[in-house]
Order: sequence, then structure tokens, then C-alpha cells
Amino acid sequence: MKSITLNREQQQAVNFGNFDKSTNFVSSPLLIIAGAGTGKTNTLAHRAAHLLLNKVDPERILLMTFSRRAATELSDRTKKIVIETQKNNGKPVANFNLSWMGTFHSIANRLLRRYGQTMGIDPNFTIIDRNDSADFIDVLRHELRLTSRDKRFPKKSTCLNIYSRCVNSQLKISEVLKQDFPWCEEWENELTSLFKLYSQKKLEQLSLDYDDLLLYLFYMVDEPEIAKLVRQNFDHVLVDEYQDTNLLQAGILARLFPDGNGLTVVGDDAQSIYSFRSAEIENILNFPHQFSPAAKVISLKINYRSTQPILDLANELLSQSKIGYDKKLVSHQIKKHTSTRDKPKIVTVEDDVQQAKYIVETVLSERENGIDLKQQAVLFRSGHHSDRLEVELMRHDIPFVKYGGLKFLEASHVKDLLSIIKWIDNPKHQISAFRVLKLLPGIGPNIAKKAIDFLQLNEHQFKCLRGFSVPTAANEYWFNLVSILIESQSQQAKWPSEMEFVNNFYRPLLEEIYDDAYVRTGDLEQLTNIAQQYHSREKFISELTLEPPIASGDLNSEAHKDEDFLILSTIHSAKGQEWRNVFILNVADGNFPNEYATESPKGIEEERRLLNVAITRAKQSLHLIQPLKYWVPEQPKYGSKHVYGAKSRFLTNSVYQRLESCFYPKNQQHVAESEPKYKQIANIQSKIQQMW
DNA sequence: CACCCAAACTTTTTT
DNA sequence: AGTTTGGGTG
Repeated sequence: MKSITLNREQQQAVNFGNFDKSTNFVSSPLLIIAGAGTGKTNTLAHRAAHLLLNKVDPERILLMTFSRRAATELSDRTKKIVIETQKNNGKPVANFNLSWMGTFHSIANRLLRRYGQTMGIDPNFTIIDRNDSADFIDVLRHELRLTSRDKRFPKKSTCLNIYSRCVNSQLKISEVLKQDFPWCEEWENELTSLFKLYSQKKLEQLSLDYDDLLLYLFYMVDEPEIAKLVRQNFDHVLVDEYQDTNLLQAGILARLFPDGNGLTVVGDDAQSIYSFRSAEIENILNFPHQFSPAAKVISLKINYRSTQPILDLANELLSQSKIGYDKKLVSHQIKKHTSTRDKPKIVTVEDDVQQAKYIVETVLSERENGIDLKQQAVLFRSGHHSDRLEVELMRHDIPFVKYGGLKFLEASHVKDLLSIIKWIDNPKHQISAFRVLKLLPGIGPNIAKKAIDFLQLNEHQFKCLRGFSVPTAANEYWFNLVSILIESQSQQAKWPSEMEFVNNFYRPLLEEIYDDAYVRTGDLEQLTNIAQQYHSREKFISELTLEPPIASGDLNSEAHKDEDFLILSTIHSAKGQEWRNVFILNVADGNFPNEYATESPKGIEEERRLLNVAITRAKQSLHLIQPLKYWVPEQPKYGSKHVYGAKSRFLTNSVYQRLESCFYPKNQQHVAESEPKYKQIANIQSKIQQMW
């Protein structure tokens, strides 16, 4: 295939492969190293299209991406290319579907439901999200009496994080604790028994957490016979963001494609930012050796996104690293003449309030210049960094959408309603049952537990609950709830009308529990609307768990399509995206690098890559903001919550030379001193005390 | 046994 | 500021 939109290396990557004797298109293992903005998605889409145009069956291509958004984008582009090429060649345009496309977790979900029986896995399992898992662990840790000790046991989310690391890194718990959770080392034995119970109970309750999806699939394809069975479905696999895969994911691929034939992976070692999820940068670095000598490596270095001054900054930042990235990105844009205006800015401000003001002011003046809010994004290290800014934006009536902040599914009323649905879907799912039961007035943890045990004793037939008595306060709710449960269990395929019954049941409870019930009703309506889009209850739950709506505006994205809004996003959530103007908040030591990551050189390197990812999102204009003072929400023991941040260690002199230094407000380097000061004349304390 | 309140403690990023 | 734990009351 020829296309003028591709450069030489891209073209090479697209066309890599041959026809064998039987005219099947085959390809040996291929690694595409694609630096930021080098047209990775375009190349992948063209490669997929190339396969299709060479008669590879679309059903037999496996596309693994990092997010749903990436998956749809890739598939849309692929289709477009295929259709246009067919038109140009005067061929009839065939309709097709790339059905095996999604995240590792969603692909694992499908494969486990289809082939799980070979491992004794009931295909009707429920996927539990992070919150459910944490609640699960919470219950078990009480059961094991791990609370009420003289020293506090790690909290549920920490326990889950440790568990997750163990599974995904395939390391022993002692190793994980030593490396990443040294403050929990003393609890090793307790944690071990907790995790043992956790995995056992999950199996009993037909519940798989995110890690299980990968783990179970790994064990499944570890059986050569089953691997062969699964392998028969696919001729080609394209894996995106390979630098962020972990050992389990790489292991799955290695077992499905032992010789690497048909395997194409794409990634950028300089953008590996998910080690907390046990991503192994070694996966991408070792790929050529793993499949030596057959493996081919192609590097894309021409950047189509950013101006050269922005790339100069990124290149300089990476060149400071001890790991030798081979990543001198070169801009495709022909530079007319470089002036200081093109240079990325480092803006020094007094504190987060000034930081927010600077953003508001700049964003608005840019909009005056005809740059939509949508073309501008504010990026930050952690979710709460935008708190101040959000207040400021609301005050100025500037619409925004935040990615990576508080999620829709984390709102307790949404969790309540979903729990009912999940319990109906899987009567063995005790975490949902527990949550639902505790909603009813007069029912607390103990009665809830008894009811659940009672249900288990009666083989999870909801109708047995008629014979379970509850406190009078709960009577009416109890009767209605049990009616719904029995109804759903007896008849099938009532989705999504079932959602209505559940809604009607929950509404009065909502009003009883929350003061702001009215506001929350809106969310429940949205949830009901989403439910309409799925044709089964199981699909609805699975999809919602695997791809939760990530931004506040995500749910009614159609409605928001015409509107203009500013993007706020964590850097992790900004992966793969680009904007004309980019602002990076809190570029100070403690955030870049994050204070918890500075223990190990590896950690610091990842922080550097994180800053690199943030920088390379910008097309034309980039502002790093450096507050002298910033807010530290935790640890009040240090007294003042304002901390004077040190200059980021990444901003060395040579990096600084790539930046233009500014101050905000202009010409006021010492804001604190400019505020008027008055002498104390009276004492408020004595006045107050005199009142009594 | 459920519910409310106060005190102690808290490790970023997410499929 | 949010979570966890323990104590007191009805």
C-alpha cells in the first residue's frame, strides 16, 4: 500500500510482512518504537488496514489498546483507510467489523467467558472494580480480626494495592513489601492470610477483580492445550502502549504467540509511566532479544505534533537521564524563525491561588485570540492539584471537564443502585448484597451478614428470603426488595426494564438517606439511560466496570459535543492526547518528582518520563508553572499546610535554557511583601474572653 | 445491634 | 479533608 501521508519509516512499519506459499499474509515479530507525536496511531491504523486489504479476516485480528478511547479511535481510522483505498481502487466497499479490539482486561473478560470452562471457571462471573475489591478486603480483614490491634493495620485500599502488586509483578509478598510498602513490612503474615482468604472467597462468590482477569487468563494460556485453542482464533495481534504492559500481559502474549509471528507491538520507552501498576519497561526493551533473531525494530522519530522548541525541552529533559533513551525528536514543522515567543515558559507564581489566577487569565485571553477552550488543557500530577483551579474556573463561569478526578461510579448513591443490579445478576456476590442490605433502616452489618448466610444456606434462591425476618423498621423495604429479587431470578431477559423496578425501589431510600437527594436523582437517571444502551444486564455491568466513564462530562458526551470547555486532566489520563496549549501545574520538587517516588533512582526516572509525557502533549504553547509555596493536604503534624517547594530537580541549568522565565503577576517577584502590613492595635483574644 | 460522634491517622498516578 | 476505630446511647 502506498500513501503520501506516511514517511519512510512509517511506511516500512505498515508494510512489514510477506505472503507465504498459500498467499496468506504473514509477519515475523515487529517492534515499533514510536516517540511522542510521531504518528503512532496513524501507523497502527494503516498497518491494520494493510492487513485487511491483504485479505486478512477482520475477525482474526486482535487489537490490544490501553483504553476504550484509543480502541475506537484506532478502529475508526482503520475503517476509513480501508474504505478510501477500496474506493480509489474502484473496488466495492465491503463492510466489516474489528470485533477483537479492546483493553487487555476486556479481551481477557471475553476469552474467560468463552474458554473459562476449560479451567473450571463459571462463565457467569462478575467483575468487581477497585471499590468493590477494597470493600471485600475490608470485610475479610474484620473477619480475620486484623483490626483492634495495638498498631493499626494498613487500610483497605493499601491492602488492595499490595495484593495487586503481588499479582501483577509475580513477586513474593515479602519482596513487594520491601520494595514498595516498607511501612507495612511488619504485617507480612497477616497480609498473606488475608490475601489467601480473599482469593478463595472471590472464587466462591464468582467474582473476579481486575487482576484476576489477567491472572486467570495467564494461567489458562499457560496450559499449552488451551493456548492452542485460543490461538486458533487469531492470525495477527497489534499491541499498543507496549511499554506499559506488565509481566502477566507479556506472559499471555508469549504463550499465545511463542515465536512472535503475527505479533506487532508499539510503544515508547520514554513514556512508560505505569510502574505502580507493575508495568515493566523491560518488556519493550527486551522484545528484540525475546524474539531474536526474527524480531524487527523500527523507530519513528519525526514528530508531527509539536514545535521544535517544545521538543528541544523534552529532548534536553530526557538527555539528563542516566538511561540512554534514543529519543531525539525532530519536529516536522518547518521553523520560520524561532523567537522567544515560541519557547516554552516557566512561570513562577507565589502560590496555588496565583497559579489558578494565571491559568484563568491566560486561558481567557487565548480564547479572545480565537483559541477554543477545547484546544487548551491543564495537566497535573495528582487529582487534587486542580482543586483551587476548579473553584476559580467556576467563579469565572469557565466550563471544564476533568479527567481522572472523582468518578461518577464512586458516588455512593450510584454505587447503591449498582449494587442492587449486581446482586440480582450474581446472588453469590456478597459485597453487593452487604451494601444493599445495610441501606435498609434498622439493618446493620450483623443482620446483613445473617441474611447473606441464610441465602447461602438456601442455595442462593432469593425466594428463601421471604422466610427471613428483619427489624420492623425495615419491613416494608424488605418486602419490596425481596419481591424484585425473586422476580428477576424467576424470569429472564427483562433488561433494561428491570432498571425501572430497581429505581422505584431505591428512590424512597435515596430520599431518606441523603439530604441532597434531588441532585443525586439526576445521576441515577443518567445511569438508567446508559443501561438502555446494553442489551443484557451482564454486558452493562461488565462494560461499566471495565470502562468506567472517566470524566464528569463523559456520560452525555453527545450533548456536550458542541460546547466548548477546558480540559483538566491528570498526566496519566492525558496519555495519547494532544492540545494546542498545555499548562502543567505545580512543577516543583515534591510533585515533579513526587516525594514518594524519590526513594529509588527507578522511581525518579519514571517521574522524569511523566514530565516528558506532559510536555510532549503540547502542540504550540507550553507553560510550566512553578509555585513558590504550595498546598500539602496531608500531614498536619508539620504545622502549616503551606510548604515551600524547592525547585524541581529536573529543571537543571541546561533545561532552564530551553525555557523562558516569567513571573506572575508581572513585575512582582515578591508578592508577599507587596501586601500592606498594619501594626497590631488591640487584642481580639482578650475581647472575646471578656464576654463570658 | 444500629447509629452517632470524636479522635487518630493518613503514601501520588488507574485498567 | 477523608478514612478508620472506639465509645456511648437508645
